[in-house]
Amino acid sequence: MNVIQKKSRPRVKNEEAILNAAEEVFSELGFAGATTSLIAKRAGIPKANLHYYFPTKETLYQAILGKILSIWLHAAETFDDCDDPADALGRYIRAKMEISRSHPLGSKIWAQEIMHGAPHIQGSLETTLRDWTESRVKIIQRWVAEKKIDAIDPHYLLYMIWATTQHYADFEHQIGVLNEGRALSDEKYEDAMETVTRIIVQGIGVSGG
Amino acid sequence: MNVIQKKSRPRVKNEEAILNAAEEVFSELGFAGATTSLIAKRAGIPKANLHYYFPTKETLYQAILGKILSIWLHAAETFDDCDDPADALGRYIRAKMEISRSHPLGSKIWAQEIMHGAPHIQGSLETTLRDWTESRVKIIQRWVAEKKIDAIDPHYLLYMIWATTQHYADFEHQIGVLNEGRALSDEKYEDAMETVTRIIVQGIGVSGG
DNA sequence: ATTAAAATTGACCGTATGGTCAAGAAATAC
DNA sequence: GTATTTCTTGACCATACGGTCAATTTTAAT
Repeated sequence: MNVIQKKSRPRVKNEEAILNAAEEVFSELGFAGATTSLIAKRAGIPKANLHYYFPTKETLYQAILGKILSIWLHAAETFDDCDDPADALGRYIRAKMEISRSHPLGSKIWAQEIMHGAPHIQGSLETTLRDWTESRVKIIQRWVAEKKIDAIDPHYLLYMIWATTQHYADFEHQIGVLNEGRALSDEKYEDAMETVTRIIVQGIGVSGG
Repeated sequence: MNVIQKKSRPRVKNEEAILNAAEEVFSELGFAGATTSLIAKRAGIPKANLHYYFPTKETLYQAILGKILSIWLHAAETFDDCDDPADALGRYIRAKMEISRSHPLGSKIWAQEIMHGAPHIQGSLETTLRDWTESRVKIIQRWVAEKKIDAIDPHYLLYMIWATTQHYADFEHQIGVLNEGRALSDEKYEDAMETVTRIIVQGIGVSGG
């Protein structure tokens, strides 16, 4: 192991351990409730050592938000400028559902940040999110003009997709409670993905296929 | 004013002021981030006076959760055992959307509580939510059996309704950013309600109407 | 008017938190 | 081998928090 690094520079390894621990703790307790000493403990290092890599709790939180944003942007690319609405939406919904499955903690942190009024991601999010949304709104509007889907305001469709897909991450606990106390199996999760996709695609009256 | 109360017993008035302030602060900062002194300040009373009415922060938080639950249960009744799926779902979606509009703070607090693993509402939620959900699942399953809607697992439909309607409360801020920095007007909100209802009703293949 | 109960409030306390620091240990460079 | 940089860590500090308390005022009961 550690074949890539020639020498034992602990920076990469420690930063990763800290970021992983921080993602857990921030998602469980929120920004205010998270303590640097708990994060350090879960990362297996003393608190002072954590502050050597991340001077303040804010710095660490920003690093986490950055990681989450990059994942989110990667999924956003799957919504390409494709002729077929069913295809484009299907791919996008699946990508978002897979992120909810693989990175639920990040989704929760993001959701909390938005709920608190996005105090830590001022303009950066606003510009990025706004630009992305506007470009996708235009694509959907074109579909409407070409009568490929029903006449709807694209915003409400996007909100529905975001809300539904992220629900499987953010409300993981509640879904587990309603599933006999267990997390959804892979089979059930696949079912959920297909059902969500079908309802939305059929719901906006996609004609061609 | 104060025509009902014969004498000026400050209990009711103060508890109300405290609960309103607490709802604000808890939704903005989360349970851990909220401070009793900030809540007291917003309620216009000294901190020690707040602790006279609510001995601990936990007590106050529980009171808020109770208020939210009762509102939620009230809306839940609108999902009655009706023959017509479009009618029943339409009423339920509208009721939930109206709660998101009128009580966004409560929805945010609730969402955060779930995201953190529901540490403050152990079994009470689980039983109430589970019972309600099971009874509604059966209704939807009957619709499926009677071929009034497509064959779907009712859980995924319910999750979609919850996610979408609550998104308008929980992600209020983000929606505002994408709406030229302003909150949705009443007209747009009405549009959103209709669009959401239409996509879902059409999405599950409701036949009769 | 007197008594009892309800309500108010400034001052206070123990604890926990974010963050610092200095002293030293490891690792690298020369 | 020596100098230099990177890394580690226990001890420490100022601040802020949840909650208490006793003294006082206000209101209700008789």
